[in-house]
Amino acid sequence: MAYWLFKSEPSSFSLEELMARGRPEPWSGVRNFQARNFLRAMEPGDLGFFYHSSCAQPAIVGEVEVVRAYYPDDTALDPNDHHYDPRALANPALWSMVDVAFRERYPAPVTLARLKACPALAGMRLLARGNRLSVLPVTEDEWRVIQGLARTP
DNA sequence: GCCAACGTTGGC
DNA sequence: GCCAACGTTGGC
Repeated sequence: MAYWLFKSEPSSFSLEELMARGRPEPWSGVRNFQARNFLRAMEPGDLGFFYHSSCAQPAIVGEVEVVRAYYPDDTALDPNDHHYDPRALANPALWSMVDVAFRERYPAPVTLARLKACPALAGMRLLARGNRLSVLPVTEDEWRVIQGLARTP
């Protein structure tokens, strides 16, 4: 049982959209090897924060659950897909994705500013200098601290 | 729009 | 294998 953070620009895919779908969705389009390896380490039952980036108020907005372990990301094979990668033609399993299900939308987002202001989260990878990975591990302590913040707006 | 940080690419 | 150039990410 592990914890993760999934980053997405709400203009392309938001937690609200996942919630509205009413079923699990593939987390596709990851084209960074470090992030891909995190996807490969995920197991069904793992939990994740859903983080909105590159928007007016960057924040953790809720939680998802990993419901399917990794399998090949076939969007890499689609020339019309924004994340098309011709290298995958010779190696269809080059990129991976998992399925995530909506779990919870927080009544109030836990903003990046609030995360930064929390001393217990000083070591969080999301807050590390120059972090750009779209999928990140979260420690159990961080998970609990952030859930606490979500409950006390 | 700006800029810092980082990954990737490609010449050598 | 080195490293400069380039593209992307993401906060502000």
